[in-house]
Amino acid sequence: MIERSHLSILDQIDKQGSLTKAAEALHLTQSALSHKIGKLQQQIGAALWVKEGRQLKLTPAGNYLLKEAKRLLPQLERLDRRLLEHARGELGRLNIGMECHPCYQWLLGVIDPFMQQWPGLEVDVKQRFQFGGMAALFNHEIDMLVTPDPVRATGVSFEPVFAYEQVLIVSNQNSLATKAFIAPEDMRDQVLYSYPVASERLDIFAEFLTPAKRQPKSHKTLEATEMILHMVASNRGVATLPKWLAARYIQSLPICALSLGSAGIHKQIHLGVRSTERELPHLNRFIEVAKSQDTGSLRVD
Amino acid sequence: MIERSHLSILDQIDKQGSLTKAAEALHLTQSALSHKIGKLQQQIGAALWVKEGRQLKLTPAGNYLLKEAKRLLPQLERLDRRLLEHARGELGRLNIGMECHPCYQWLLGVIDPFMQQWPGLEVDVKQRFQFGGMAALFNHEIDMLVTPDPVRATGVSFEPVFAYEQVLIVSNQNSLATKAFIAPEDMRDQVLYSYPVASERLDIFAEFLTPAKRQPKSHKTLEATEMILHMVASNRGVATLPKWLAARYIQSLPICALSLGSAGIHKQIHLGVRSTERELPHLNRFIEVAKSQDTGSLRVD
DNA sequence: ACGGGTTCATGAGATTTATTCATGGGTTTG
DNA sequence: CAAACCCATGAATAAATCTCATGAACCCGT
Repeated sequence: MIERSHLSILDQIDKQGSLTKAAEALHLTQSALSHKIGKLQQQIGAALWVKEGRQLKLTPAGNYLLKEAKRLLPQLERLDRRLLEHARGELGRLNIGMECHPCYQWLLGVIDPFMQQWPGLEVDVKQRFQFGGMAALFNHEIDMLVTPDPVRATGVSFEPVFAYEQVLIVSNQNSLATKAFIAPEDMRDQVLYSYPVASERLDIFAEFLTPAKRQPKSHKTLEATEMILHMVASNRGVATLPKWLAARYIQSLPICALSLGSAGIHKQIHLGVRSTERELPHLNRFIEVAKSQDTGSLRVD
Repeated sequence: MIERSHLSILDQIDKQGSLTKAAEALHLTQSALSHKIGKLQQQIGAALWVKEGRQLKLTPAGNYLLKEAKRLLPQLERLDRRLLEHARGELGRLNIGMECHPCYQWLLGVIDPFMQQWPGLEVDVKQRFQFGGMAALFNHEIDMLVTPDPVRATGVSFEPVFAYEQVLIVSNQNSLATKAFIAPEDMRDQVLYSYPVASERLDIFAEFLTPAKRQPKSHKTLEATEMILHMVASNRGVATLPKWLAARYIQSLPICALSLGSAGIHKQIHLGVRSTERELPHLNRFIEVAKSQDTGSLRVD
């Protein structure tokens, strides 16, 4: 029976690099830890480490156990934290995950009214996932995934809540600024700025350039929306944004928004939850609020 | 720090219905368990149970912990088993999951040559998943998912390995038997037999009937392929099968296969693995073997 | 309403388990 | 080759966990 403490031992010996340092990190003497790992290996019936010089080196079995430890320990640590919240009398927590940058701006407008309607519920938003948003949903790392690219898989259910058009923003000085809409070949001479994600996950590639077998002159990435806008405004490149978000900046910056293709790229933000929890009142409510925001102040197109 | 033993306690008290019986199941005295839960609750700083009459009833915090226990314990139990396999010197294990019934017949033809090429590797096939195949993949319950409906999500990568046509099989007596292909409205008078899965997950609905807003006269489900074939052969209904699988039975049964629509429904079996493991040699090899089988003896169309 | 049967809680003592201390042997480094 | 570092081991000690004995609360049938 592998216990959590065993997983911690594997993890710490890996992190600290030696049994002695791991013992320290675990608030034990070197001797105590040595006894423990001796017993553990005896119990398992296999060596987890072999001595290589004066260090310990993992065996294949040990390697497997370490990998599982690194997967399971974060889940147990999260469990501790949530339990502490229960002890403190907090009513609950809604962990929201996002895989798309522009979703963030939209989400802010939804969270505020929701939190007012459901006081006492902690809301947290996470943006980085080691194994992707879907894995985070299945691992209970998050309770809801915000994404424009839902997947149809058993165990999760997605619901569209907000439709928007993804547009290209260009400087007013840019030669494209006067066009009615953008054609794929128009991108040939343009520098494209985007958030740092794989290009196959960017709609302008997946739905516009790649099918037409075109590419921009170059593709550069920046973390901050403000920086991207600055680059576009100074005509150093172009970028894509949701139309409603672009509208906020068009008033104050010398930029304009253009549809990609005559029809435009139309997307929908979806909210995904585990199917078993689809009917939970607070999740249900969140989805309702999100949908109602669709026709609210954010709709600027 | 929640330990595995704590999770087991939650789980057993739930399963056995009382502390006394749970103690027995855990090879402890009632007293020992009572002390343990007392200490656990003190440590957490919150009650997990309240006494209701002479039974224990879970508090919200307890309920949360139980839910997590039921999710995490199976993963830890699997860990124990795998470790035991390592101790026994087994070289490894490949756990394959399937969400589609007809995949099974195809998979059998792939596993045999693979096992010969990779002796010492245990191969196991699972077909039922509480939270779906994707969840099983993310939870490491399986290492590979066989499905005709891949999903594009970060953290997993799918690869097409086998293309087939999904056809309708009908009795030679059936009035449809002489048609060149089936139209959606032809199904109006037919009883459709299928495996027991939600109809939206059946291709004949998702890709053929539902888009045309048609329905069969009725839809009945059976577990066994043989039973379904028997029903079709005796002209009590119709069913869908992969064309290559239907071909095996057409010789011996009074049935024939017809395309659904003039173009037919074309599917591909995909193999999905966790992206981090895509390059593992045995997974890679399995995918290669699966692809090579595509043009092998199974291809009967 | 009362007693037998059941369930859980508690304190003290017994037992088991975990930890430390002291030490020794092996390995790397300069 | 000595100093520094790392891990293993056995005996002693400290700490934890468990059991026993007992009591209180509760349910149910008569």
